[in-house]
Amino acid sequence: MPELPEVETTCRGIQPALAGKAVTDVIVRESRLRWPVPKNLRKNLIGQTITDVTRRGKYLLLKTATGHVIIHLGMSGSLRTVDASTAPRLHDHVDIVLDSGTCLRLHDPRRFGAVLWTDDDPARHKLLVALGPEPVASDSSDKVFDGDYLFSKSRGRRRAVREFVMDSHIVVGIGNIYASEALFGAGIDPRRAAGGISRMRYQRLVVSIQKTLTSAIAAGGTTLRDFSNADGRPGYFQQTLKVYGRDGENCRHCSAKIRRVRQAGRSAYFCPRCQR
DNA sequence: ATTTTCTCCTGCATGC
DNA sequence: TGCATGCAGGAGAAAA
Repeated sequence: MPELPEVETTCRGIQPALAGKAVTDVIVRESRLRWPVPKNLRKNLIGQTITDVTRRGKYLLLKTATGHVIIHLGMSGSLRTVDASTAPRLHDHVDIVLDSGTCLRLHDPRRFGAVLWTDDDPARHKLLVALGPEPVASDSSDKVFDGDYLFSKSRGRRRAVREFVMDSHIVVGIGNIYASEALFGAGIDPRRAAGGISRMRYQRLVVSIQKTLTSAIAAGGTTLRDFSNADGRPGYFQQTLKVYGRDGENCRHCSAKIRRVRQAGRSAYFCPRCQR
């Protein structure tokens, strides 16, 4: 499942093959993704040169002179650059063919992903306009993400802290796996109300989130080569995870049994001794 | 206004 | 072996 590190890895991985190349064709084999692939995508994109490939949260943005393609990988999506003559596999839904002879191919079995087009500044797009700050700032102009920010945003909120940090309107890019991992790193019980957590503990949480994501991005970088082939989980997951998916196993820190609880329909994993 | 639930979908593990 | 069932999850939309 693409978490922020994988989206970042994808962004870096496809950038060299796309930047400066012109689009010669757009092939939509299956338009029923999360939202229908817009009918005008092909017309708008053909003939345009992709000038930049960037990321905002888990949204990938392909820039052209007349607009942007917005891509989200959902749960099961992956992007690969392949030779345009490569036969598509099952669930290869969209191709963006370039004048270099390669094509960007979206593979997405569960079809939770999206391919959209916007003429406007993508930052003003409905899906992006209300997004929270990036957890790991790429440059100093980004909105600030720190303990004070989370502390002030959380006042008066009763929802569980884990759901709070997974809300992309609070901060982008923290999925189910890294929410559990980061809370473990900060020693915070995922079930606690967001509004009841101290400023100091939020400062610890921010450090833990950044540490978790940064090392995952670094690990994503090391698996970059086979990432384009992989459509499952990358290798670094199993080795690095401290609590996620370890229900009933021993905590690596204190040996207590890791617990799993359902939260908003999803599983949260935590160590009842290390996390309070 | 905030929080919870529902929804989209396929693949895989489990159980009879 | 085959079928039904349940779970996994990002995040918007609808409901509460």
